[in-house]
Amino acid sequence: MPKQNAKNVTPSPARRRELLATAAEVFAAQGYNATTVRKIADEAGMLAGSLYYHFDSKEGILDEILSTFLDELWEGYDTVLAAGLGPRETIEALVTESFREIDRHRAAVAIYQKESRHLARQPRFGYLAASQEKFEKAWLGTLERGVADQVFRSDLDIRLTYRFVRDTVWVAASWYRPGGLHTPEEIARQYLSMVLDGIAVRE
Amino acid sequence: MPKQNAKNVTPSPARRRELLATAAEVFAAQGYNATTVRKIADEAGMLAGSLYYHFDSKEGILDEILSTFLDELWEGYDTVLAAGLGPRETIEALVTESFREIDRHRAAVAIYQKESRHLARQPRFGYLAASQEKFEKAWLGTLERGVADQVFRSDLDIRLTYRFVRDTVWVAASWYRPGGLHTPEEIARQYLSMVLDGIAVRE
Amino acid sequence: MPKQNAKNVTPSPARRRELLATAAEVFAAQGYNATTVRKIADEAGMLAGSLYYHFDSKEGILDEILSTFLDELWEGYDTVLAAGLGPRETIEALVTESFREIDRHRAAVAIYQKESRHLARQPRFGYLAASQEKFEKAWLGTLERGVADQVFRSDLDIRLTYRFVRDTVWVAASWYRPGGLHTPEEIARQYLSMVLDGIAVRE
Amino acid sequence: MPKQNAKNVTPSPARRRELLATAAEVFAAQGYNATTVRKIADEAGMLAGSLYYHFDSKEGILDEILSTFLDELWEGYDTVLAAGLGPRETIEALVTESFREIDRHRAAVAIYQKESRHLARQPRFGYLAASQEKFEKAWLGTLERGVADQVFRSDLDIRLTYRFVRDTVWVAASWYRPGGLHTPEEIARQYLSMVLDGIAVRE
DNA sequence: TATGAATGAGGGTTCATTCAT
DNA sequence: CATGAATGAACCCTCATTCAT
Repeated sequence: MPKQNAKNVTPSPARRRELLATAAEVFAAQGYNATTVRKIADEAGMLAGSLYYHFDSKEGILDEILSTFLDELWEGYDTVLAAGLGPRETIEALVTESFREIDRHRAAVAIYQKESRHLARQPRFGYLAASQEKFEKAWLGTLERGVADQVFRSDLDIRLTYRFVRDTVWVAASWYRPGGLHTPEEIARQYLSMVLDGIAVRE
Repeated sequence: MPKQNAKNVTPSPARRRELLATAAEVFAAQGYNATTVRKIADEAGMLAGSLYYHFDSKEGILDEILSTFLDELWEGYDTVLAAGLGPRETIEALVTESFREIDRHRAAVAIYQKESRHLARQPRFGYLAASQEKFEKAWLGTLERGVADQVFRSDLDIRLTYRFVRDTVWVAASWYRPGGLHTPEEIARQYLSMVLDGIAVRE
Repeated sequence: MPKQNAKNVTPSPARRRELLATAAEVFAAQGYNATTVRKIADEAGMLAGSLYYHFDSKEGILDEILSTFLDELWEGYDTVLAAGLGPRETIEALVTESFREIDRHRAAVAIYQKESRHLARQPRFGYLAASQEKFEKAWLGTLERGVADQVFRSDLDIRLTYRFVRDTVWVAASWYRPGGLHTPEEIARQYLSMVLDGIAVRE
Repeated sequence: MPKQNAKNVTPSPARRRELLATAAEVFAAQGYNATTVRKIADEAGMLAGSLYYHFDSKEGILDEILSTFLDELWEGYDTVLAAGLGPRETIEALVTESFREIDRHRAAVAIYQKESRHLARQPRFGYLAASQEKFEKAWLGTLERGVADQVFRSDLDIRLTYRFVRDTVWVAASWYRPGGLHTPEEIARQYLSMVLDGIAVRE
């Protein structure tokens, strides 16, 4: 029986994931800067120094949390975007996928919301800016296609609409609690209903 | 004879306001925790220690920024709420007023968005939680009234709708730049159009 | 009466020099790595954090100690080298100048001896390597000139001789105590006598 | 039956010697304090913790390196001193022996040069001070005997001469590379020629 | 023998804050 | 009003060391 993991690629990824989840939770609750490395360690039942056996630095932890989340997000998004759906269906699928990601990575999303803007300035987090751009291209493109196809209204400023939809979806991470009343899909359904048809009663 | 001995009742409220504006700008750009008192002082052309002639503490500066903003916000809101408008008109007025506040207090709003949640836990910032509650009561009440009056759709989860509208409006502070293409009123109009009627083309 | 120092070029260079002298003394006694910043502060009668008002970092302190020393050393050396003396007189002048520098910068020289080798690898301390090279050129050149002029023996490996003379001089910093029995000039005289004429009695 | 329970009496002295050599090399290159136990382990192809199977502590490693070196050094020196040679011949033999030791224990000598002064203060390394004293007695005594016998010059400060000769020899460890152009014996010959007869041409 | 994971003391550094001038 | 200098607590991180496996 051959040894697996001949090289110590990453020793015990399970423990690593646990610690990342713990850290993400604390970062999300208190903010990255306000979180001490000791607080994370406390929460994980170890001493502050012990974290450095698993990670390079506090920033490294943050990095791994965010990049892991973005990787998974884009996996989902890319699948949707490659499916060749119409603009409305694409928006629906993207929104639904987004709420699913919020469900799975609530803490990471909350951190992303709060910190990505000023983080993106640092070279290490350059991928945040890159992702942001790709994100914009995907959503904005779909909206434009929808306007061209006369599926979406043409009397609205499209960039405003983009920001509106984008923010609407992601801010949800700030109040969403997994295991609550609504499934991600149910929330997506209601959000889409509001965004697409409005909250006013039709005459 | 005006009182003189009370601490930090500076004879020059103008300079004070300048400093607060500077601080707010930096807090908004970098986050409260990531902002050093020295950075603020630099921006104001003085040394860190000198700030303490004007203010008690860094937290005191934050406090004054947020409470000033909230005071002005509620002045506007209270006027709207006291006007006896119908639910739809009330929502329209609140949204418009909100964008006006974002226009005037962009930095304060951005800070509020990022920091209010964990700040509200501290006694000193108890008024944030109080304001939040009052805020919710005003919006939620209006929405409920609208559903009862059959002005707003009844098939939506009303708390979800509340969050949706609330977030939609305030997140704008994260990208809004005063003096841009759109006036606050124009942005309000478009936002209201989306929220009320949706972005999909009606058949 | 005009203000002096319109800009804060370097606030209070006197205090700075004091602190540098204190730090140099501790570095020399305990080694750079074994010296804690707290120890330096203790010696200076302040708290560790206070040092950072005057200096960027521990490494910055070391840097300033070494570069200040080397600057002054080269001032002296360059004067000697520009004087157009014969090889023997040049060697005599360089050795004398060296002992004078040891007298004035004993701590810095001791630090230099112990740390320069591994420090020179870091970019920040690249000037150490540069100085080393210039140093070698000056001494080796003078020795070669002396051999050509038949002032120095030609039967010796000249690089070995260079190292011999160089080390002979500088190691003195490890035991030299200013204010001891011998003046730098007297030590220089004896060293030169040994190096030039040897310790054996002539027949 | 060999003793077994004594701590760290490893059954494989070969491995032990290897590890000591590795450690000595790193200590010499980076300085004792700047060397981490992990760096040594890396170099030896093991993990930091594993070193503690072989040694008590980092200090223990250093101790063993230095004491082993000194033991061997004194074996050689004692032989020379017991041979009943004249002062000049004794100096010649000691210098030659010293260069042989540098050849065999270059790293240990380099460490000794850099660290012995502040190490000697600790009780554990008391033998460094003792050795130093014995060393001084041997050299200084020989020099004095030489002056009395009119073999060495009497117009020089004898302690200065001692330091001069001592340092001259040992600093060589800082640049000596085994397997270079010169054998230890050849270097000794040239050094002796310089020290005894000087580098100046005789008239 | 060696590893993986953790400990805990301490080190360099930052920063809000103070205060005499 | 503002500066220069210092305080002191806290923070991130390092590293020698331990120990169960």
